[in-house]
Amino acid sequence: MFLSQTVEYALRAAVCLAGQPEGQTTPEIAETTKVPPSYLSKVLQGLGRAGIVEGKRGVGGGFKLARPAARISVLDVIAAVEPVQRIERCPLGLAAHADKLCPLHKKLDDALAEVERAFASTTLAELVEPDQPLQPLDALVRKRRGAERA
Amino acid sequence: MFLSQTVEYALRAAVCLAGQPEGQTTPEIAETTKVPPSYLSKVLQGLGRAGIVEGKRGVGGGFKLARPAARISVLDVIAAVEPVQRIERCPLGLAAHADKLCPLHKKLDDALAEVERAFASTTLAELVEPDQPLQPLDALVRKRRGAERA
DNA sequence: GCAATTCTGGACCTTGACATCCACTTTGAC
DNA sequence: GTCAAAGTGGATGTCAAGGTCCAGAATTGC
Repeated sequence: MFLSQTVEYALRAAVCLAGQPEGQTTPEIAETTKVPPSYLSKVLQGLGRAGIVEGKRGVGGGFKLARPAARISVLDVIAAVEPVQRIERCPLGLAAHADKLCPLHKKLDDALAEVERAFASTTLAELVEPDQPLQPLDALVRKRRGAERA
Repeated sequence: MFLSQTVEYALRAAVCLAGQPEGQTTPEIAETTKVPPSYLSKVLQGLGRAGIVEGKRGVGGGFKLARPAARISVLDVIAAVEPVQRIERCPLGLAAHADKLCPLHKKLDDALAEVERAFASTTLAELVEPDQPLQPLDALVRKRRGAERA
């Protein structure tokens, strides 16, 4: 019961990126979030197509959020990798339930609606740990190198 | 995102049985709930082992609820076929999160807790449609036959 | 221009959920 | 006792999600 593994990975990566606006490479994010690097690559591609993150190729490239973390909700991230399916029609296809869900499916859909509401009203910015944002140890080093070059 | 197919099947079957205390055979329940008969058989076995339903073999056998529908919650049924996993430890295994979930997993677990609460407080009795309990057309016939024999 | 870096996208493999099938046991009716 | 009805449990099949791998394209530094 609940969120798929892929959604969990996508959320970890998104929060990880929210904690470091400069951006990070896929291996860095993978290290921080403990997500299989090669699979994370796929997940980030999905987030990219959905406009949640932006990838930049080549030396010094990597991923960063496409918008400020405060303007990306948890639901945005979830929907990007696995569209949320509300229950709109009776799964049994009963004629009697054409426009009105039976009590069971009404109840299930209510729960789904509540979760959706909670996730829509939470932004990535709220999920970054102030004292210890999710990032690898060498992130600061990398950041410093970038500053030196500039 | 959400409940597995198996859970959906189990709930349909449970509500179906709640609508007819006399009991029904697997093919009957399958017909009513549009669940593949052979798979429903497995699901019902699971519900049986969990003490939600009782199966009776032989001619005139079938399944019925092991307790009154008002004393079986939606959560009981879900937990019977797929134990609800609350998030207790940080999935990343971070030492810093040993006893306190990070904001992300706290948020996810909160949502899960809310859903769990909603499902725990809803009984099967509340989900039976008064005017049209989920049951096949020949259920009444079957019921009548039983009454005649008695 | 060349080499190193990093994302992109397609092909492929693996695993578990979903589903089917069948031999067996239990039960009730005659 | 025999037969048909009905659940039980194990073996097996199927398919999509999860995961790996690699060739190619873009970018940067020299």
